[in-house]
Amino acid sequence: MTKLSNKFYQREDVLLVAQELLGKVLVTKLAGNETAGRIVETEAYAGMEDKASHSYGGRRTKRNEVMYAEGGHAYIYLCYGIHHLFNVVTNKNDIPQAILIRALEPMWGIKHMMKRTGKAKTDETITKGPGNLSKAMGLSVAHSGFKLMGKYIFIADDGLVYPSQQIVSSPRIGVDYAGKDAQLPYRFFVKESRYVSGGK
DNA sequence: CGACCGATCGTCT
DNA sequence: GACGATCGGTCGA
Repeated sequence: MTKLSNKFYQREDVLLVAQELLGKVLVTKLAGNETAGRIVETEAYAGMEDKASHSYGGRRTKRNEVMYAEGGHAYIYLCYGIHHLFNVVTNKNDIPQAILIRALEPMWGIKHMMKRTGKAKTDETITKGPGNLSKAMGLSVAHSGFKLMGKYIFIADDGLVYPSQQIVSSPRIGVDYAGKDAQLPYRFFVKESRYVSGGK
């Protein structure tokens, strides 16, 4: 397993990076507990031009400030007052693009995931959906701005590559307010994974 | 199964 | 004062 480098995240094509993140392994080592899961669903948010993105029109606040940093940082924010959503910042400095990680297949540390989520059984809901996976991985807004190649949070490549016919795209979930941009096929997922959220 | 709804709070108007 | 890049429960068919 090799950690993805800055180069991986800082490329200019956020759609390409979102597709290539499928199959990679997200690892957290937080409060001494190590957990990992394989990424099976992502959504690209294409920056200032993208009405669904927090950085649409160059909007820049304390909350989304890290989107403007160089690729390779975590952007985590609170949604609906309850859920912490984990994003990967991409592209160069001052180009505010990010990729929302929407689903994982658990790989190890499942005991810790169950403890964090309070779930009694290990069905797929433990890491299905962006709010659920953040909880299982121990991620919260306290970790927004963390580097993705540090020792606490990173993404690694273990060599697995999904065949291209296994990778599908669709419009993004829950962005109806974005008008025409809500139709863009910026969501990518692994067709047959039972951990994928939302519709096919 | 699908539709609906409440929880809960930081951010922006 | 309104509204989410959500989730899980409930209700009815």
